[in-house]
Amino acid sequence: MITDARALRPDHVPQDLHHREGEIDAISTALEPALRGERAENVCIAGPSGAGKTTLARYVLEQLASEAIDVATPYANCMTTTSTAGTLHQLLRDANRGADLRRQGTPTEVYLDRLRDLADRGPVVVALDEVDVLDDATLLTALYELPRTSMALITVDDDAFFAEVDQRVRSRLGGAVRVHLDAYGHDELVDILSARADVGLEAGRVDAAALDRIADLAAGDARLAIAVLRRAAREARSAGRDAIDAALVETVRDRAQADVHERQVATLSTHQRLLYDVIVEAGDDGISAARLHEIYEQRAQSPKSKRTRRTYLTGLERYGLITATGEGRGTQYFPDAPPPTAD
DNA sequence: CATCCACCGGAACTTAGGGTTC
DNA sequence: GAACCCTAAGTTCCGGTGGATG
Repeated sequence: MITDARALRPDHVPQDLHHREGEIDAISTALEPALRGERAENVCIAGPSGAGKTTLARYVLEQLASEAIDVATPYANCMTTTSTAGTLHQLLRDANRGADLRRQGTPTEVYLDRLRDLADRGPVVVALDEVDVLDDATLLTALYELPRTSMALITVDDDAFFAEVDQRVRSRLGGAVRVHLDAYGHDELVDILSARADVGLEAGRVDAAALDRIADLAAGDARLAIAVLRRAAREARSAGRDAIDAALVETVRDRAQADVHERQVATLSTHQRLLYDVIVEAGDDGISAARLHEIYEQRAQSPKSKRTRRTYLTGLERYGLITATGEGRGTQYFPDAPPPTAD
């Protein structure tokens, strides 16, 4: 059934990226100076989740790195470590220049020096995923001031992002080449899925109706679509079935949705998890801030301060795990798409 | 309708855990 | 090994806001 499991993984970057030819072109052109050893232009990729922003960025940067040996293209996701130092750490690890640096306590300047050394060898294009959650946008100014270094910024809403950063950052990065991705259409998703199936599965194991059904329920979100295909393939394998059909897709859709969710929940700290669980238990009716704090205090052995909880809660909101509505005392917390089944 | 105060979130500060230097 | 760096994470303090309450 499964011939190449990598092709079904959510972070897989395929050999060919379908339906993004125009965008690939625009970004490649902006990065072209790097091929001549010069500083590339800055790029900003925007679009809804599941539109393939990260995949597109990685694809183009890999292509660039393969065309020019001396170009470095380190990647960091600002969501996993929102601090300046944490982001720099990720970048250096990715460039294989940070193995000896501690994760905690390294001065920012040390990281920047390393990047400067990297830029001595050749142009650097730094990819910053989910830049909007960065604690301190002055990191962007610092990166901008490095020689031969440019940035590929990835965010959901570029206008909101540039409106929020301070004047200095805006004047330096406002001129970045902007690329907007729309959510994939139904037929585009079917294409993407069948391309993944061609690489990852034995020939003829998925019928057209199944792909059609997956594309329907993913509603433009490629990440979810691939998660469903992956679940279906694993289910078919373990059940000893030789094909994936629409009915099988139906049976795994909830679990696939939970998979996507689970990836986020797994990254939560103990106390974040505690708060999240209380909100999930409250269900679709939501829970008031007062009640949430009350239950949390009962359960936590050594409860964090209210201020810290609020920081955790905004984190949960950012991950798309909960939604907060209302202001002040009227604040209510709701779980987002709670996992319908556990397996 | 006026007042209250629970709540959010910015800023400054504290604590903890590490490294470096002499 | 003492004095001095660094950053992350959490806490304290506080101002603004708008539902709750009488």
